[in-house]
Amino acid sequence: MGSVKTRRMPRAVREQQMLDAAVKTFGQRGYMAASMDEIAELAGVSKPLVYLYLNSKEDLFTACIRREAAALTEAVRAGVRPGLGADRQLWDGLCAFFTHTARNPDAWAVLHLQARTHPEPFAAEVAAMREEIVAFVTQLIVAAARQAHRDPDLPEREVAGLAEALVGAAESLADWANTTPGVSARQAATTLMNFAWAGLGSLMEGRSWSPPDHGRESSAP
Amino acid sequence: MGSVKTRRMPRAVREQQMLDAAVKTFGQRGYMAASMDEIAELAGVSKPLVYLYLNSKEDLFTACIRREAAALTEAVRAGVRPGLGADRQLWDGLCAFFTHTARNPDAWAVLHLQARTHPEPFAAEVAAMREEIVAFVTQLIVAAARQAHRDPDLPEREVAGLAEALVGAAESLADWANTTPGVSARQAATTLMNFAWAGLGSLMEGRSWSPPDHGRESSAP
Amino acid sequence: MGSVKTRRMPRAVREQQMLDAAVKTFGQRGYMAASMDEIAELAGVSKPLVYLYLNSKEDLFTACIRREAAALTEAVRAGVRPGLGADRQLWDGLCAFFTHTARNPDAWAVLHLQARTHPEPFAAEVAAMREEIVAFVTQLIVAAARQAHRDPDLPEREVAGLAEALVGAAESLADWANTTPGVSARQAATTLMNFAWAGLGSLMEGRSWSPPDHGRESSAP
Amino acid sequence: MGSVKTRRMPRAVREQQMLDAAVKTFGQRGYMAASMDEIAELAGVSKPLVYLYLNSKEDLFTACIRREAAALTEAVRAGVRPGLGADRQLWDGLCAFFTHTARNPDAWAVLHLQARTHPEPFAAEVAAMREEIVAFVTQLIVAAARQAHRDPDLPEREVAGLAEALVGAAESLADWANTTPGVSARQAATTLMNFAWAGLGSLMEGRSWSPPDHGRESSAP
DNA sequence: AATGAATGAGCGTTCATTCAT
DNA sequence: CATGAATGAACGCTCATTCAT
Repeated sequence: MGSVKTRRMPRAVREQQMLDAAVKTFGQRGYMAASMDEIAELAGVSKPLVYLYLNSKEDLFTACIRREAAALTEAVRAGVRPGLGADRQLWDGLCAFFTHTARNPDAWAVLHLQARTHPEPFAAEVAAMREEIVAFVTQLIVAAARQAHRDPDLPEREVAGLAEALVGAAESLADWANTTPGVSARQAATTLMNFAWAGLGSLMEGRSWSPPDHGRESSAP
Repeated sequence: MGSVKTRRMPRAVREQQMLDAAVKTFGQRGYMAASMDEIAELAGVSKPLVYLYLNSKEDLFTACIRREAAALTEAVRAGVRPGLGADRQLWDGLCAFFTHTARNPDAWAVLHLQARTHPEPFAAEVAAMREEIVAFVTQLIVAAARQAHRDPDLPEREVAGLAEALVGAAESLADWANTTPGVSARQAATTLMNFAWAGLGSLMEGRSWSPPDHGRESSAP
Repeated sequence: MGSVKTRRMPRAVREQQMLDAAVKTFGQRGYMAASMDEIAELAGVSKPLVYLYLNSKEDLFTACIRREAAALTEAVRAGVRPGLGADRQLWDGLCAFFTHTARNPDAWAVLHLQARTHPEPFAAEVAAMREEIVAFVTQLIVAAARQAHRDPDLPEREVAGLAEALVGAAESLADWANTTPGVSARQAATTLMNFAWAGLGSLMEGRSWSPPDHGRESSAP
Repeated sequence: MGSVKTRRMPRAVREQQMLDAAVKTFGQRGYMAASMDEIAELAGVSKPLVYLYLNSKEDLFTACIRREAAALTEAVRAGVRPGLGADRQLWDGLCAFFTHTARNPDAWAVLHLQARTHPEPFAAEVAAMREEIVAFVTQLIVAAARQAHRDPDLPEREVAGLAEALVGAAESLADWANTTPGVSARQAATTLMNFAWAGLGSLMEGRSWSPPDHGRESSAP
């Protein structure tokens, strides 16, 4: 499919072709199960050329992670307009996120599934991206707390946990939306906003849920 | 550790040793990167014995998934007392969940990370467990809605999305709690309850977040 | 099938059961492809018992060859009555041979196919049997020559070649009769007698076929 | 022998080297006992190259069978000149056959011994060749019958049995000639012609050997 | 700019064989 | 008399990687 043998292409183009093939293969097979043969064939080049341009399998996978992480964060960043309110920014970011992951399922599989299974050199790459997103969300939460005329006296770790939960829910919903047919990016974003925003809001108004210490019974929500 | 060469053990015991070693190795290396040699050595037996008792690498991994999935669901089930309120059940379940994942990080890695990267024979195994948990959470949400004297007129898909988001947040917090030093299971559970319970509550009271259609501005939480 | 677990049998019986299973397995799978596990299971005993009674796979195979070679030669010997004429003796021997190979196809496969593919320790065993049969046939040919009032001035090597050809034709016809449905032992024997006897006869009357030396044309038979 | 490490050969050449080594190894060890390591080493290449060119052990063996079967049938075909009489054609074919098997003993072992011990994928290959030869011989027999001004009223199965016997005798004599020192191809062919031709001739003149039904005595040849 | 030819190292799997009971 | 438990050694096959052109 599309394997029209067009030789003698400039290096930058060839590299992108290789990365495309690699992302597809890594995303579907996983890092270990993907073979350089398959990637080279899918890219329409010979194996030595892959090694000439991207030094090793490890470097190739790292390049995939970097490219796709940049593309994802860029997509989210481009979807958010800075002037608007915190909830609107969060909504826009989530829409961009779900749209991008839906359009690039292999890339999302690389970032979310495959890269995390091999901690040594790869998880650090994707962790950087994730932390960037978590920081962005954290800042939104803090901004929302300010917007609610409340001192952001939420302890830092608590905010970190909330952001982690929010991002985790988003990741899980991305998989869910990709797997379940007929779930659009907007629907996924709506679900998450409904789930999270009120909780965050009441949290900021001081109405936090308290754990039942020593066998106390808790009330309904 | 404890690799005293104690020969001639009954089969059932040896099998558990092998599964222990396999869970550890699979959880840390991933399915493909884990070698049967390493597993056998860690189990303190020779490779042929592993093949004699657990027919193949695939079967071994499946056995790991099954055992750990059963252990996790059993731990959650044992932590929940049926008579109590929905929020208390959810809290207890989350505590049990975070406690179990914290005590069995390799098992959690197998279930959450490794099993999902090889869809063909394994994802189905873990998907069954996940659906069981999602169903449990869904039932809690519906129960909470009833408890709030509200007709559970939430559309089915909406509830499914909420449960997915909740479980995803829990999974993500489990990783976070395992990685971040000093975060206890109770703290993770508290964070998630804070994050989710109010949101669910306001949702049930009809105050749902509405997406900004065509450029409408939304309000602060 | 027939695996009624009858423990504690006398050694001689067990050995025969093992040899039965071994002949069947070796005959169908070949020496290398047959596994001791399969043989032990088919014999209804545990593997160590096989090693206790028949020391190794090699010895087991040798024992199979010996038993079946003896059975075959005994069957042929029993079919031949010494007082009769040479052609009748040959006919009776062939009938006995084809009958035995048809009734014991696995044994025949062991002797004719499997044992010959591994020259080092096994071919010698079966070669002994074969030479015994070739000698018997040779003696018949010589007797027939005497019976025809001819001096057996056939050179020794020529007689050896004839016997070899006759035995080879018989072996090939045994396979053919086993494979082709509806070919009885008598039919195979008749075919071979028709094929060979007249040739031998005219040979002894001095009418031998002469090779076309240096481009000479030969006549029709 | 000749194991000068000459690297970088074109694929076609390497493939023939590999097939040479494989035929030798398979012919001497048998299919199961031959190891790919040994074949690769004998071919002077590394194992992966063998797998790159000839996909598997099974395919390699099949390729050996095909090449050697084609070579053998071609040698026989090339030795027979169509215009001559049936006996001359048979003689020429036998000479070519015995010459080829004597010059390529390993190839003959592959075809005659090794390929027949593993029926599932291999026997069909060699059976095709054998049937081709049997058909050729059958046609010669029928032609000879016509040449003798006799209606070929031999029943079809009878002719098939005769051809089978003739081919079997030839195969056996090939082994015998290969094993016994000082037996030339012409001598083997002469022996077989003497053995078979007169028998066929008298058969066609209606003088067929009749089996002794119910204890009748038979006469000398 | 690009490739055909080639390999060292390792993995999943199997098997004949033994030990302790 | 008989076996459950266990292994050293090897085999078929694959893969990331390089060299020579």
